[in-house]
Amino acid sequence: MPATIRDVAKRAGVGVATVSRVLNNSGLVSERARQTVMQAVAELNYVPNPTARRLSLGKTFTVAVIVPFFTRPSFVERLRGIDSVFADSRYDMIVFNVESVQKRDKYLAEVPRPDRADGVIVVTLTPNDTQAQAFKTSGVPVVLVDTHHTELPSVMEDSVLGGRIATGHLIELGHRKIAYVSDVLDDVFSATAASLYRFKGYQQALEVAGIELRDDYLKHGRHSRAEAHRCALELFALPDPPTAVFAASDTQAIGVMEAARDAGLRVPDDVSVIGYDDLDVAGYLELTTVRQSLFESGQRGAQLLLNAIDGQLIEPVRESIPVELIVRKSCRRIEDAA
Amino acid sequence: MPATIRDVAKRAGVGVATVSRVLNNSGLVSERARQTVMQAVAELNYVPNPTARRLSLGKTFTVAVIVPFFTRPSFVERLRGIDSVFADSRYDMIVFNVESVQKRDKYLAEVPRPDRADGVIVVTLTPNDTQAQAFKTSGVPVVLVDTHHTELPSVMEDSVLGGRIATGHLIELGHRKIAYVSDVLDDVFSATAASLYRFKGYQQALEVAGIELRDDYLKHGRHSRAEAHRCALELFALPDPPTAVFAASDTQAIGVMEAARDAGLRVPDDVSVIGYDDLDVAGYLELTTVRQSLFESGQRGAQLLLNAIDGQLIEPVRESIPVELIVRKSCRRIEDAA
DNA sequence: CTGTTAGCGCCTTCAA
DNA sequence: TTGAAGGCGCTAACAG
Repeated sequence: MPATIRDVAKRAGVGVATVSRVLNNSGLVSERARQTVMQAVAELNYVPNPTARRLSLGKTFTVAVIVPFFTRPSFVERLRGIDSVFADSRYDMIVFNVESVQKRDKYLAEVPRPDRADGVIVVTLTPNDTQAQAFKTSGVPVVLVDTHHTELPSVMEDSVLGGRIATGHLIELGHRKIAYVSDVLDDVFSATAASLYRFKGYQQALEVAGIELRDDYLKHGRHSRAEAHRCALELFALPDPPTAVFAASDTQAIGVMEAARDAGLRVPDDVSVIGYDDLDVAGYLELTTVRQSLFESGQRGAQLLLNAIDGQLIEPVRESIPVELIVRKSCRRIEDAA
Repeated sequence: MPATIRDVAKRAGVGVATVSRVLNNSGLVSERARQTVMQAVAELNYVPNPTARRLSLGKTFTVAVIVPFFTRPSFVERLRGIDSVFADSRYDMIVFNVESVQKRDKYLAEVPRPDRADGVIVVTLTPNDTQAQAFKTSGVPVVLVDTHHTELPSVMEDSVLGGRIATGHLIELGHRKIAYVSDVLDDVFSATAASLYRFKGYQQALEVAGIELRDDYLKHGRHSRAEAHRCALELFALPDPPTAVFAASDTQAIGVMEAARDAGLRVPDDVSVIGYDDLDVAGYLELTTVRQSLFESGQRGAQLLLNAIDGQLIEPVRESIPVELIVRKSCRRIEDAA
């Protein structure tokens, strides 16, 4: 239905090549020709057919983003960062939402093809070596966000540091019985690299302070308020319960606070809680947390990808985004009860 | 780099048409030919070039979703519903995130073109008559979600009913001084149809109960916790402050509760608060609210669009999704203080 | 049943 | 400077 380049050429009384040249600013065109063409373009309200361009140019002008549970606040914020970069580029962004292992493997295998996308961003999901290898031979650049692989470029918040900061804060406040509630660390989804790193930070902080790691203070469940709630309830029922809980995300921290309430414990008087992400509600809840630059990390990943598409780099650079402690009122100093 | 249909044809010792036929299950093909082709396809790991198919077929196999602030929880949930339908279809979904009036008009004008998308879903944004007309002549089906226009098919939760239910609940509890905090109702964004409908419901409920509408009980601001917080503070500072507040969304309700806290008011003892959406946190906050079937509404809109693409209907059907009152603890019965 | 061929709309040599 | 023509990879007549 829309006009084609031929219609424009005819109307302007020139060849299609000339039309193409003025539209793409390629080749030399006489001012007169340019005028006539622009005129015809305007009159016909002509816009080049994107599909035809793609086929002719051998590019898709599309980037793919593969992301698990794009429903979670933290992923949405990263997506927004990614989108902010592509929205002003000539690339369309198409999002592949992964909610099952099948979908994950399907997308990871089928999406990175030169005729499907010019580049792909994989969020949170950690590819295995075979997949990583396939990416490299596919010919389409892949950038990892919120996860990492030695063979691929990636950008990731410094979760080890974040875990250390959160735990360290609790220790400084005098806590020595500190529990950690997080996602399952060895899940089949390979979507918990960050939780694992935060756990490392937790371990490090404990070790530096000479505090022994206690298995009964480690609880894992699927990522949700409800599961964290369950984990925390178990913690509070322990004969020697923790005085503080570090949750791997704000969503989980809310579950922990809920459990505290159910157990008749006040936060922070009876138990301190620290989260991770600094979601919008965290402010209202007065939750102390670790803020990640979610938006920026997405943005940075997208820029890296754009560079790679332009042939800049294919090296597996690894970028780190800083984190920041946000102190509010969910943690309290305690006397050394040792 | 990937193999083409010609490579497959050559390897299988047949013509390209035959390959196309077996791949698309079109036309008759001998069992023997089919076998050989499948074999070659497997060996070459052949996948048809999507761009070439699109050009040849004159379809984009793409649907566009134009949505404002896809960062808001309620939009994300709707998107998930939409995605759930398209993920299992042969359509790629591309999301256009609108965060400015310019972007809104740009997308609304440029996206609904037959060579860009086979269908488009517009979420929340209300097109004006000119735009609606353009949609109809564009040749690409458009479905509205969470908004409405007489010329276009749409699916929308029954917000008038929701507003009536929320307000009615408060009235039943004995409240007569009920304020309404919402988005700006006449914003340039045309993204607040729902808030307006909820307001209508609010008015109706008041009228039925013989309660006079008070202008000083109506506060509007941009959609955010902070703005709602500001609005509520003004409300609580009134000489004759309301005993209950109906917020147009949970996010805004949280702002109201925050303001109550800052003003030294307890919820629900000193003031009742009711929200809208039933976000995940609402449970933790014990916020009474109106639940919308966000996911379902997105899903339904996507199905409608799929039907339209298949040439089913172009009529401006208007579908309504039910809403439900979720009673928790943020509202309390009061004695008639009249 | 099957191969050949003409487009789909655009970009880009190649001559002129 | 410019137009004609080939080609991107695939589908769909059209002949056989």
